[in-house]
Order: sequence, then C-alpha cells, then structure tokens
Amino acid sequence: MGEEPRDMTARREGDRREASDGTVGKALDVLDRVAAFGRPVRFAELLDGSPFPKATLYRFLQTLVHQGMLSHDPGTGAYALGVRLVRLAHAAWAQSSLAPIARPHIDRLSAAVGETVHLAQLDGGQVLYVDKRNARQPVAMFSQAGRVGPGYCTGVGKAMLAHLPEAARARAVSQQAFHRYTPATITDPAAFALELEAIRARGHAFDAEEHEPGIVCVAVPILSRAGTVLGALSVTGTTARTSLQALAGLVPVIRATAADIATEAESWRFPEEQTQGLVARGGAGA
Amino acid sequence: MGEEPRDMTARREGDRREASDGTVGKALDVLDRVAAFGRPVRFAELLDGSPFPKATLYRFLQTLVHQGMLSHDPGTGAYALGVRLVRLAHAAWAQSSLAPIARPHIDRLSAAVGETVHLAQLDGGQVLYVDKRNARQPVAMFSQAGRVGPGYCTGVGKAMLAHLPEAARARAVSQQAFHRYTPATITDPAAFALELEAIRARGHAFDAEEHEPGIVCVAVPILSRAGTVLGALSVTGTTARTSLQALAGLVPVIRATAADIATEAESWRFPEEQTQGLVARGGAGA
DNA sequence: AACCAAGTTTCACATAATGGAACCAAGGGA
DNA sequence: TCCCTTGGTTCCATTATGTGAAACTTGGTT
Repeated sequence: MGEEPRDMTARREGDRREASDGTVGKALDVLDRVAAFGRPVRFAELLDGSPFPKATLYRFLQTLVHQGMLSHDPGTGAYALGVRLVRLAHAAWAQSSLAPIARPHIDRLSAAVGETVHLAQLDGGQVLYVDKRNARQPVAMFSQAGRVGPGYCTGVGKAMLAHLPEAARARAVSQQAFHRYTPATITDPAAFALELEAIRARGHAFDAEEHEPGIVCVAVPILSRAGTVLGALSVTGTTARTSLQALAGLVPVIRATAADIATEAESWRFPEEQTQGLVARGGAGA
Repeated sequence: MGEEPRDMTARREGDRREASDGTVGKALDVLDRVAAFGRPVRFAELLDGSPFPKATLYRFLQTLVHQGMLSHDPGTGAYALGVRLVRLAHAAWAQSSLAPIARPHIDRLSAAVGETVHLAQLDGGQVLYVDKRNARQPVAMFSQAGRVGPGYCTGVGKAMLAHLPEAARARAVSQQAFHRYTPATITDPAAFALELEAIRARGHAFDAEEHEPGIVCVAVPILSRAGTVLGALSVTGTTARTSLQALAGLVPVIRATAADIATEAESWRFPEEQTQGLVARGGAGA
C-alpha cells in the first residue's frame, strides 16, 4: 500500500477529540494508536509517542485486551486490534452507513459502466469509503471499504463538501490538510472554495489526477430531499483507458443511481444521519 | 503470584465480559447494547435493560458520541453506531485477521471449486466469519465479514474446536449453547466430544445440515507449523446441488489452500495470534 | 556476577465517575 | 386553558476510580 497520508490529514488540530473527555476518551485514543501502526505492536513502541505514563498505558492495554478490543500475544508481547472490533464493525456498517441500502444500486451501476464504483460518506472532513465495486480489471489504487481518504482532492470528497451547508462546509474545509499529492492537487483554500462553487453549480465533481497520477473520476453527491448530504458516488478510471470527457458522459446514470439511493434511504427510516458525522465530533458549536 | 486472584469476576463469563473492569468496560458495554439493536435507537429504549442509571447512561452516550463511536441525530434523538468504528474495523480486519493474507488463496479456491467459500476464526468459542467468497458474486467486505455463528454446529467451528489444545478446547466446549437448529444438530456434549475426536483423527469436519436444513459443508482447519489453530476454511453447498461425498472429494484442494495460507501467515510476521482470541478473555489457563 | 532493558506491580493521592433528585421541554387529556 | 405525564438533560455532594512515580521482577547480555 501507499505511504501514510493518513497522519497528515487525520492529525489536524481543532478536531482532536481524543484525550478530551475522561477515561473512555483516553482508552479509545490508545485503541487508535494501536490501529495506526497497522501491525501488531509491542508495549515499548506504543509507549513513546504516547501521552500516558508507563503504568497508565499498561493498565489501558490490559483493560482493552480484557474487553476483547485488543488481542495480546504473550509470546511476542505484541498487541493487535481485537476481533470484537470486527464484530462491532459489521453492525456499524450495516446500520450507520448507506452501504446496505446502496448495494444493489451500486451493483447495477458498476455493471452498467464497467468501471470501479465507490460509495463514500463524510467523516469529519475526511472521506470514508463504505463500499466499492471493482471493474473487471481491478486497478491498484488507494481505496477499500473502511479506508479513509482526504476530502479536498477526491471526487467524492469534493462532491460532498460542495453540497454541505455553509457552516458545516467552512468547518470541514478548515480541517483539510491541503497536502500536494500530485501536481494537480488543489492546495490553495481560496482556489478550493472556487472549485466547490463550480461543483455545486454543475452538480458533480471531477478528480483530475489530483490524488493519484493517472487516476481520474467523476462523482455526484447523494442528497436527501431536504438537501442534506448523505454521501457520494463516484466512477473511477485511469487516464490510459478513459478520460474526463468520457466520464462526464456517465453523469446522468450516476446521478440517477444516487437519486435512487437517496429515495430509498429516506423512505426506509433514515433520518438525517449524515450531517451528524460532523456535528458528532465538532463539539465546538452551540 | 499466579493467576488465581484476578479472575473472581472474569472466570464466570461465558461470553459476557462487560462491566467487569472499570469505566471503559462499561462504556464499551453501552456500545454493544447500541449495536445489538441493529438500528438507530432512542435514549429511553436503551435505558431499560441497561444496568446504568439515567444520568450515567446519558453521560456515556454523550462521551461515545463525542468520540465518534456513536452518532446522534438531534432530530429523532436516535443513537447509531458511528463511523469511527468502521474505520477502526478496517484496520482490525486488515491486521488482526487472516483475511488479507488469505484473500488471493480464497479467490483461487473459490474459482476452482465453484462453490461458496468461508474463512473463519475463533472468537471465544464462537465462529467469526472474516471473509467469504460467493461462487458468482464478487467481493463484499464487511457485508459478510464480521458475522458470528455457533461453534458446535458449523463446519468451520467444529474443525477449529477439534484442533484446539486440551484446556482451550474444554473451555470453548463449555461455552457452547447446544441449541437444536435442525434434527441433525448435535446437542449432547458427550456426543460432541466424540465428534471432535473423529474430526481430529481425519483432519476435516463436515456440517451435515446441522445448522441449516439443506446446507452442507466441509471444513479444514488452518494450522500453524506448531499446530495452533489460526482459523478454518470451508466449502459450502446445498443438498440440492451437491452431497457430502462430493464435498469430501474437495478436501485435498481445500487442505492445500489452508496450508498455503498458514505458511504465508507464519512467514510474514504473524506470531501465534489465534489462540489469543481465547487467552485474551479467558484469562485462566495453565 | 553485574548490568540493562522491557515489562509489571504497588500505593498514596487527586481526578473523574456516580446517581438521586431537580429541572426542562413537549405532547395530550380533561 | 391548565395540569400531568413521559422523555430527555443538568446539578452536585459523595466516593469510587484512575493516576503515575517509583519500586520491583524477568530475561537477556557483557
């Protein structure tokens, strides 16, 4: 897999919810730290770079292991994420995301366009991919269900940000890292604001190799009737096989799919969910 | 000091490790409760059936929402699992399970046999499915991964239990519910012990419509060189299309796949992981 | 044997969790 | 209209819990 853009984007100030509230927050922070390593990790490694003293960290790890959120190999002394998480995740995926509703629609879309399709939701200014359908020849690229990506240089990210209400958009934009992944990456907030305007006007967003060279995509937001952003849908291709012009031609069918998903999501008990992703963590406001 | 004292609270639990330790444990218990509903749930619903007083539960929910583990819709007042879980889950799936390593092998096996393939691991006596390949339909990550099933009446469950070391097996067996799903379900612990012996002797397990009528499967364990149980692999079919005899013929290829997975898992830094699922929670054990 | 690093346990102390009760909406009868 | 109930949120004195420096144990090295 790629490098670690994750840290750049995820570690933005003003969003640090970790050690803010109580013991639980701290414990979850420890969990995140283990997750960040992406591999089984030993006590000492975890210790430096952690804001907790030895004994405290140790107790947290014990608790988390005992709770099944982490597993601990007595042999090597390594801590890894536990299976309880996988179980919880299944429930989370099934209940708090568009994925289960969208699944058949995405299948159909994927079959129709013959390219990779992504379903994403917004998570604190970042893009969370909740489902993906591969084209016949799978392209090696950065994305999978559960993965997070930057909001400012992906099609789905821009499509969602553009359709956020003023206040939420401002907050989300302020959380962007604006790291230059490729020469085409937009790194200037002012230019980004214009780009969002344009996207909102035309109703869909492009990613012109802004995140990965050779990868382009077109994305449309999934909007509730009230106009709140539920998620976004994108079709991706490589410059070798397709072009932005060709992708633009797919907008009608993608938009139709998005509309179908939105309708179904609303009709079948799905309140306003999405903006909550932001409200939930922002904490700042009223 | 041995391991006698601490387990006063932990030893009894077959599956419920909840409020045993501290604030963190309680908070995670709340998380589980929300997950158990499988749908957005309101405060009052959560309140009854919860061991916590109103104010306490309220504070927990607030904390979890603030941490992004839950989301809260101010409109309907409903709590749902948060996106942070999906993110953590992705990491968990990728690092603490065999799935990523096994994926290409499963693809190949699935293509070869043309039937549904399951990859499972053990989680406290229960079966946790971490990946699945449907003969026709392509990938679906969290949709199926994360499901749990009984250990005593599934092929993968029996295959894994049979190859556990004495102590762990005894503990795991004592955790089985032995509910009669079908006429063929084994509900007698003594008979089950014999069945496990037979499975261990022959190296693979069958599920002869013990869990669902009309569904049969054959499963083999994935064992490390040292003999510890890493997981299990199964091929499933319907009585309408296949038979146990036919499935038995697939054992060599399944076993070869299991061996490949085990080898790769071991060679690429993957210690003894699996037994830990049990050790992690049981605590006891010599 | 003496040393060192990684991991684990102790214990006096202070922070953070607790939960009964008060409080604040909204319906919704009468 | 007013009163009353139900669902949700906030207070605050009490006390359980978490905290972390330091001591200790284990296992490996020189």
